[in-house]
Amino acid sequence: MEDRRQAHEYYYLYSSLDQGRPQQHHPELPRAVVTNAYSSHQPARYAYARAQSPPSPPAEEPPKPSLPSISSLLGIAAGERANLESVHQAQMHQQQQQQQEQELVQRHRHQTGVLLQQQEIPMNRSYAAEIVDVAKTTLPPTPPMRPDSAIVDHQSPATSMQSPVSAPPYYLGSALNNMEPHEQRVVTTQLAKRHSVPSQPSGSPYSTSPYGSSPGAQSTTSFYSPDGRLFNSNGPYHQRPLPTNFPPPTPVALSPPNTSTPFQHHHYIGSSSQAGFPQSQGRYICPTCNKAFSRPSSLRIHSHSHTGEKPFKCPHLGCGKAFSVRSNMKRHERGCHAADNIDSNVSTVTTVSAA
DNA sequence: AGCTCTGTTCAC
DNA sequence: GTGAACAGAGC
Repeated sequence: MEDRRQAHEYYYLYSSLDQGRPQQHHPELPRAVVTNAYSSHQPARYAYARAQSPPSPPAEEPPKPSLPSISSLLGIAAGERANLESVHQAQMHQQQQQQQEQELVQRHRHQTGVLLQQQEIPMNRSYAAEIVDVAKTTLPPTPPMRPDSAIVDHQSPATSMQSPVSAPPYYLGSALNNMEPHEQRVVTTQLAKRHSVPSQPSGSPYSTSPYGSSPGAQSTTSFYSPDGRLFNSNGPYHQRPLPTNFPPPTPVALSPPNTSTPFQHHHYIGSSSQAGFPQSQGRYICPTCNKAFSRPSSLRIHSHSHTGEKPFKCPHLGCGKAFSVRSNMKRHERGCHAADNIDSNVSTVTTVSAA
C-alpha cells in the first residue's frame, strides 16, 4: 500500500510538473511567483482532494451488476498516461501479493452474488483517483466556489485569503470585513511591506503632512496598483457611491490572488447580487477588508493598517517610532516625550528670545 | 457640500 | 502604550 500511495503522489507530481506547476510555495519567492503558484496549485489541490475522497457514483447511475475489471480500468488509464506504466508495473507486484486475498473476495462474490464494491473500491482507490484526475486534467476543474459568488473581478487577493469554509455570514451592519482584521494585518502587511515600502513617500520622515500639501493628491500615485489599472485616477481607493443594496463579499475571496497587490480587488461588488447597504455605514469601502467609511480620509488612514505604512514618525531624536495615525503620534509625544517637549519648548523659547 | 485635520474614545 | 475608528472643527 505504501508503494501505491507513493505512486499516487508521484502522479500528482508528474502531472503538475508537466504543466509547469510549482508544488510548494517558497517563502522567499517573489510574490508574483507565489501567487502564480497559489493560483495554479489550487486546481491541482482540488483535484487531489477529490481524488482522496472515495468516488461516489452519480445518483442517476443505476447499479451495475459488476464493476469493470481492474485491468480494464488500468488499460484505459494506461492508454492516456503511458508515463505511469512503470509505476503501475511496480504496483502490479503489490497486486500479486494481494492476489490471494482478491481471489478470496471474488470467490465470495461468486458465491453470494453481491457486489463487493466496498472491498474493491478502497483497494483500488488510488487507481480510480488517478482516472478521475485524468479526466480532470482534460476538463477544467470546477473551482470550489459558492454558486452565488459573483465574480466581477477575479483579482481579489484580500478576500482570497479567506477560508471558504470559515467564511462568516456577511452583515454590513456588524462588520464589512470578510476577514478578521488581525488576519488582514498579518497577511497584507507582510505582503505590502515587502512591496510597497519602496513606493512610500520618501520625503521628510515627519512634516505637517506626510502626504504633502494635498494628501489626496499624493495618494493618487500608483502605490497600490503597480499595473496602474485601478487607482491612478482616483487614488488608492475608489470613491464608489454604494449601491442601495450592497452585496456581501463573495467567495471571490476564494479565487487565488493572482495579482501582485492586495488592493486591486474591489470589483467584486457586483450589480447583480446586492444586499441592502445602509448609507450610514459610509460610501468608501476598503477594497481589502470591505470595511466602510464615511470619509475618504478615514479610508486612507485605515489603509495604513493594511499596508503597514506609518508615515508619521516621531520627530524626537533617538525615538524611531512611527505611527499610521498622526494623532497617535502626537499622543505618543505627549505621553513619552512630555519632558522632552517641555525641554524643547524651553529651548525653543530661549532660542527665540535669544534671537 | 465635501474634504482634511485633530482630538477623543475604545479595544487590546 | 499603541492601533484603530469616530466625530467635531475648520477650510
